[in-house]
Amino acid sequence: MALGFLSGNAPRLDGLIERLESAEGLEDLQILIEELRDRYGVDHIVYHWVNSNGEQYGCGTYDLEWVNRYLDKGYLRVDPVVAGCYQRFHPVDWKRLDWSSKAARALMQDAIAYGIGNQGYSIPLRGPNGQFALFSLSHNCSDEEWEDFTISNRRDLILVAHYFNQKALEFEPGRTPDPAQPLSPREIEAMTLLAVGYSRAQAADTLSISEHTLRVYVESARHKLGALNTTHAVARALSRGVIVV
Amino acid sequence: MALGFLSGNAPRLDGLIERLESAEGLEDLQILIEELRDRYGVDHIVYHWVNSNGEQYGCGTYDLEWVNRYLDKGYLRVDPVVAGCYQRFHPVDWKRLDWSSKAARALMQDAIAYGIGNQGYSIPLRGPNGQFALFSLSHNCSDEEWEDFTISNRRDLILVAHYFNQKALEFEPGRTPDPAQPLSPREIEAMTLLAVGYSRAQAADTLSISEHTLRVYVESARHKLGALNTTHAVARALSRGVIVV
DNA sequence: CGCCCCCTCGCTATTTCTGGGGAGTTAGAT
DNA sequence: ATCTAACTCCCCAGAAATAGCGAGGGGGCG
Repeated sequence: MALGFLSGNAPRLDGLIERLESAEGLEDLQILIEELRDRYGVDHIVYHWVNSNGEQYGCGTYDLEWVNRYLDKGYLRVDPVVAGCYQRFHPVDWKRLDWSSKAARALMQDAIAYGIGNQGYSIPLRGPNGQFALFSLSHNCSDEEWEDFTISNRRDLILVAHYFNQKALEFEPGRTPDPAQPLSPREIEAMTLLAVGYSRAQAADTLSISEHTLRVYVESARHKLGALNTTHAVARALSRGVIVV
Repeated sequence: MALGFLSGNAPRLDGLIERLESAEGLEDLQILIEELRDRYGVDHIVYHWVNSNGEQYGCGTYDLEWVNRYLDKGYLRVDPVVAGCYQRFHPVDWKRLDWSSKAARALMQDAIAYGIGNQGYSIPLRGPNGQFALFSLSHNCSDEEWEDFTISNRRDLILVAHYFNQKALEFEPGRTPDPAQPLSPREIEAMTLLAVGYSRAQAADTLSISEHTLRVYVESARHKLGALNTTHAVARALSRGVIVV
């Protein structure tokens, strides 16, 4: 119940971050997150990868019962923490989010009933290919105590969250970007124009070439990217960072 | 030429981060970035918001001449730093990127000629709605010195980069396009299927709905995203992180 | 209760894209 | 010196996407 570290008394995290850097699996992260919770003296710390399609990846100190309830009830789509962090870059205190909707208030009541705590602080994390994750701390205490705690520890928390996400990305399979055949400059130009909404005719005009020539580029790029159609090719080019929009 | 701070001798950045937090405009960031460069004793530090359309937003210590040359020559589309960071979450040493293409090597030669330095370290930054930025340091020194420098300062750099991006997002709210009308679940499913190469008919079949209904979703998503056609809509949805492929 | 958004379906006409075919020049690489 | 790869141009027919008009049921919120 007592926050271990208030202002001017922040724990040294050096050793912990080093161990975080050398973690080799989700189990290590689980151990570290529990240790981190104890060091900070908060009720819960959770890292979770947020996927629109429900599958979860992460670790933390919430009861499994609560996690399952959260998923079953579809709270992910309602949670102001998720929605708010999705629109933000900087960490945010849960109090500052929009709890006005009925579903959100129901979620909060439910969470408190399950011992999550009345206070919370979440750090949004974003990786390549639209990856999105949250690193959250929650606790039961007064507003003043919580503010004191978050203000004095936010920088360390940003760093810890960053390293957690780095490890999660590292452990997650299927993120291996296949060695893509490089696109030629013209192909890149063509794909970029299509990605910003130009039709083939407009793109050809912009590049001062015939539409047929443009088409050759697009087709060539499509084959190089192993794409089934133009839209697919643009999507692949974007997520591989071949083009930037 | 001499790196001010090698291992075990990192500068204290507390005061600087506090001033960063209270910065009120790009001018303040420019002053801070120059001070940061001097504290670290590196040749250059640059923060820049990356988008394809040439307009740039950011601050740093590069010569204006080099910045203009970079833009004129279209180096943005060739730069392995940009491409590499786009696919990564963690900071990266420029040496570890793929410089095999001719255009990339030409860029590197050119950069060295313009005094950028032979070493570099970049931190990818991602905000809401697919915002993407880089925080980079460059210097002229040996591989060993640079590795020593980056290893001992990487955590501070991650934090500083984070705060720079936070401020940039704060100063340029208009950059984050439209309060992003959220797509409905079905719209997201439809767009995702198109992004992975399905035709309308296939996507409709996959979702077990009529092709017409699918078309309604796509049109609706297109309007919400302010896109000119399906390809454009998929590109926007991807770069804003609305869908993930 | 009314409003708005989400989900579902139908029809028609026009424009655009896709996927085959072939062909010439230039520049860089083997 | 040869060869590959990039760049440029052309025709055609079928498939797909776009734009416009509709309709009705369900759920949440004020």
